[in-house]
Amino acid sequence: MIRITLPDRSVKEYPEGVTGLEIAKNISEKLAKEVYAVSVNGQVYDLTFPIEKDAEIKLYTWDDAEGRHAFWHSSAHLMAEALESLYPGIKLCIGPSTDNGFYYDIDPCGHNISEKDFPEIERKMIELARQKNRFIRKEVPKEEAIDHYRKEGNEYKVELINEFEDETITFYLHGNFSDLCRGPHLPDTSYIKAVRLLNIAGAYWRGDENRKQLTRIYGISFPKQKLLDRHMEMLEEAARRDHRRLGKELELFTFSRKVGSGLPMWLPKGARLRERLENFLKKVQDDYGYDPVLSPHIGQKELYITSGHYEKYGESSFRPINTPAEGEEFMLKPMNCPHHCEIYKSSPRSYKDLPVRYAEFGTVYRYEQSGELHGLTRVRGFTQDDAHIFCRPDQLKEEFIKVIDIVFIIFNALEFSDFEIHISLRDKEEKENYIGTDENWEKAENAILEATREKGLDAKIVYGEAAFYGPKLDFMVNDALGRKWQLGTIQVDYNLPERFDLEYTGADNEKHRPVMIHRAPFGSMERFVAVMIEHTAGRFPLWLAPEQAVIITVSEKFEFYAKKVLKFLNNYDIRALVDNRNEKVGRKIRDNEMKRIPYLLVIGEKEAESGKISVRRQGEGDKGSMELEDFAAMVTNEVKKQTTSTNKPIVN
RNA sequence: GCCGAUGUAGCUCAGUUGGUCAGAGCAGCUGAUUUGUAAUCAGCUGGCCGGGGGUUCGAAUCCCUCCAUCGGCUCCA
Repeated sequence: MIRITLPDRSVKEYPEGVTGLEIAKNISEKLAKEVYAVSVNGQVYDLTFPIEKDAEIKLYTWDDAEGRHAFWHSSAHLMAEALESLYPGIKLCIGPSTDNGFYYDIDPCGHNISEKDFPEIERKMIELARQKNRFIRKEVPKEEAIDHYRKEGNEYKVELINEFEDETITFYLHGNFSDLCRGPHLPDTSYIKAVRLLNIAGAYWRGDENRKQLTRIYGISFPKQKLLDRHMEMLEEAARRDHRRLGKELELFTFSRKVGSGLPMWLPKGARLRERLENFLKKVQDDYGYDPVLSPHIGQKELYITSGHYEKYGESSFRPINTPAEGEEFMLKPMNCPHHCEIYKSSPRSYKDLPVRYAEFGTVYRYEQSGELHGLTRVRGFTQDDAHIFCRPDQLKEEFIKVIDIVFIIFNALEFSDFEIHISLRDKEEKENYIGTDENWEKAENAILEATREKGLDAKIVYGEAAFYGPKLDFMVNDALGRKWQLGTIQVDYNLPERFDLEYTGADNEKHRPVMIHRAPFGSMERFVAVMIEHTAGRFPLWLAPEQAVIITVSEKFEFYAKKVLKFLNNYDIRALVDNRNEKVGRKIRDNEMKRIPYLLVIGEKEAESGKISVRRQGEGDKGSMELEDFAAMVTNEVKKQTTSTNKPIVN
């Protein structure tokens, strides 16, 4: 007998070779039906894996990522089986599960598979799933595995196996299908009850654009049809929140083919909204001792050669602009930091002057490949809420922490809670991608690690994500459709100060090199607003809403009173307008609700006589009548609460 | 940039195999109605069917080519 410890620390005895599935059955029949994988001493296995020794185990169901991964990974195999049967001769490449389903990359070898074929593939998958074929794990010597795929003519799998260190390769079989795979998998195919293929796209073999482009099919599957239905509803809701759609509906921004792709233009409502965000940050920056600077949109090529941007991105950026007579070469500025370095150099600096904090809402232009452009989140011209802090090495950590505080002031004010923090370090295997000495990189990376530790941030270290001149602390959020976007970023940089030969005179009367922090709490105004739109589904907090109130007249007869109310609200800086269209009240309420106006003020005979207003809060319905003064006070307070940052720092 | 899909009024979309196929709803305009908490009624105006080229007696529809958008891949200072 062996002793099995469950997550609740309870211990049970089972015969040697007991499986996860048997343990689940022993606990309850219901659990046995819902469990998909098991971990034994931290390692995830098939439910049919025999456990030979005392172990700690955990059973995974749909509610666990591990359970879903096993489910989806098995679904990927099922899809591959369906594809092989429908399109004989295709070659399988790789087919993993993801956090959101699964995909399989295949070389179609002449077959033409398109979305139109999805229903047929789905049908086939369900048909195969119902055969209830068991997933069987099989270990094969490396040579035999290579031989198998050589015979099959699948050079992709041969390449994969050749790179494995292990001498034994595992396969999973079910029915007549077999695939190179580590597992784990479901006990059998019948668990998969509902399948939906989502999209089809090209994907390079091993993510290398110089290699063959394969066909990737994405799908998702569920143990119940109901769960699939719910998932599809969720995707529809996400599509409704899509900032590209809402941006158009709410008249926030627009694109023009004639102006050029990837070049957003802000409509009045969007521009005002962006201004509010900018002013909010400016206020915070004033509190934190930042000084504004302004720099031009272009700079000499030489500037970017000095900064290193030219060497790194010159080839793939917008072509330089030449002056006709002198032949000078200018580049559209892709970053504000080189300009800010030159501003720093404009006068000699003493250690007493530091830190110097230069802030600018700087508009930059970057060439993005056409296939990359995406609404406001990936554009060719955008405005960074940029600032550069030049400080002494002994001030670095404190300054870095203050920047983290600013990021949180903003996230708090905007009720952003769903974000991840990445510590983006360099990939030491590929040092050629970065400038600067190992020593400086070590210092910069340690500064970030220390600061995040000190702030107790839950951050994930990601290697290879650093900027070419320094490591970063990045704040990432998910959009409505689950795509990840980088918002705020804080970067430590020892390299640009060196390249620009920045100096300050120390207490010892010697020249010293300052350290630089690059930071942008919003990241880019465009991307931030996009994420705001999706995050709030267009229902902005009151202080940001383009219109805070719309006055709805019960009939055109009450326009005189509506104008009076409007004037009153305007005196309190409440953004309001009058809807005096020749429509019924119900219609006006509906239209303005759809425009996501926070407060609707209905006025008719009663209100005109009593000098009150009837207040309706968005999404909450009728709130009854109110005195004008009370409403104004309520709105003013709400705005104040949203925009007041509680922890004001004392600077220098 | 690569793979695939899409492109018809301001918006959302119909338009079977090429031949009254240039349509609908919403928006807009005009009029009637003067309205009490999520769509009042009627009429009218909107389109070089993304651009260019071709096939054909005839193209929104078929072919080529640009452009843009969408979903991915690669990239992202």
